[in-house]
Amino acid sequence: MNIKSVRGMQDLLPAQKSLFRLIEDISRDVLGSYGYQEIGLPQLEQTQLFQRSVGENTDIVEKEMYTFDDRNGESLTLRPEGTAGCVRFAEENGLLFNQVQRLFYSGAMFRYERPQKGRYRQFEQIGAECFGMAGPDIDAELLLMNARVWQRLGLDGDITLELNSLGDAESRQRYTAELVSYLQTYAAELDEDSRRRLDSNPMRILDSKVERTQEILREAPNLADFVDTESRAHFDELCQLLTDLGLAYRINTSIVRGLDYYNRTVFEWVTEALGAQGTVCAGGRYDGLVEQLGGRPTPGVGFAMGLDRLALMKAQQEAAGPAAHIYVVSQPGSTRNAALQIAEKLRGEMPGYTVLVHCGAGKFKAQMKKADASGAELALILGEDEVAAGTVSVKSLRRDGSQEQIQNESLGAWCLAYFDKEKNIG
RNA sequence: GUGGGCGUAGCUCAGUUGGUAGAGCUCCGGAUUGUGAUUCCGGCGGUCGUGGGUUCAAGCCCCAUCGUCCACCCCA
Repeated sequence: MNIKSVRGMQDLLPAQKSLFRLIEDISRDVLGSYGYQEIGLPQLEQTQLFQRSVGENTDIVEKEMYTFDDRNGESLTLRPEGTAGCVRFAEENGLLFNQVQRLFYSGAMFRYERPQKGRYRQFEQIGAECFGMAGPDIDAELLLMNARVWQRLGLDGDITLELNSLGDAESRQRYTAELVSYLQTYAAELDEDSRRRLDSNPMRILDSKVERTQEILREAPNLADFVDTESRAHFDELCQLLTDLGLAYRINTSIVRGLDYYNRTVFEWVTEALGAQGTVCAGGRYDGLVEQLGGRPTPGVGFAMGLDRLALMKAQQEAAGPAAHIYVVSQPGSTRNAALQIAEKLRGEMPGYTVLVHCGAGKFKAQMKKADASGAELALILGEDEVAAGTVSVKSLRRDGSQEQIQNESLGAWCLAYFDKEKNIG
């Protein structure tokens, strides 16, 4: 076949898909336990929504959006992130007036970037947004919730929290002006990217990895000195809360986030395990965004976690587990029929267990080999003798290789008892 | 968008100074009857990413293109 998948789009094999499922299930469970409610957001929005929220001069809007005109000539964009759409959703559905909301959503985002490990043009996120709460307590709760997800996933040892505060819009403006005037005196020595950003997005220069640029930045004005006193207090209180609650963090003043709507608290959960794409979850506060999009002033905080990257971490940690519990071996053409019937009956009696019936040709030897490879605990053998006697031969593949004949009627109960015993041993 | 590495059986890879391809694993079959994970034997399986070019001859050289990986960039 000469038709291939589109660049940057991923095919998920069963082993990968099951990791995504695991991460989603755990996240839903944890977020639910904090009172977050799931909503469904469209993948397509008006282009304006992102231009006005994410920021005209950000890379996302400038060169990474999948934007096109529909048949009516309206400019639409496949969402490159979730927050803007969620704000639009909340406002449009009347969820913001005099209310407090804890919402979450999951699904695909699209950005036209150069694909790399942990970076795809279509990627899966779970995002959460809180509206109507201005204090640091909700910030802390959000981070605690993240930490609980990592812990449930068994990834908490490899993910660390980095925190910063951007201050309010005004302090940001003052700081940006100072930063630009300082850097302008060194303009000739800056790398090309940084020079370009002097006009477009000066704060991002702080993130530069170019050595000379970093040297120049060492003497540059410090964002923390410009943060207004209220924001300062907000941040101090958040840090105190996290300390009291036992959540470890590192303050990293170079975290500025690439989207324009952030203010005050910003954070990233990062890992060393994935190379250059080390941010596994990130977010922050965006108290001005709702108003900016035309709503009443409403504070907001949120985050997005990248499922693709978490799945990558999880995949490195362990190979996919066994698929089947029971494998049914039978004679094609003679006892296959009985095998299918017994499997049906078992699935009714043993919800949650996987019963795999060997289909197609194959001698008993070959079928037993498949049974072993399937990871099943038990092989059920249905030959002509068993069918004639109304029994099934049950062989334990993992424990001792013992085998016994069980009456059809008591098979379900026998298997359940077997797995119960297994659980107690293991 | 920029720079670099890679692209040979389903998978992991080898392939010497250019002479039209090999190993391990997997899969299938066999080593006495209806029974797996060890061992032994045999077998299936490749337009050497794709398209051009150089050459008597290219998996090996050149160009282009696509994909992938790494870094930059960006970000989840």
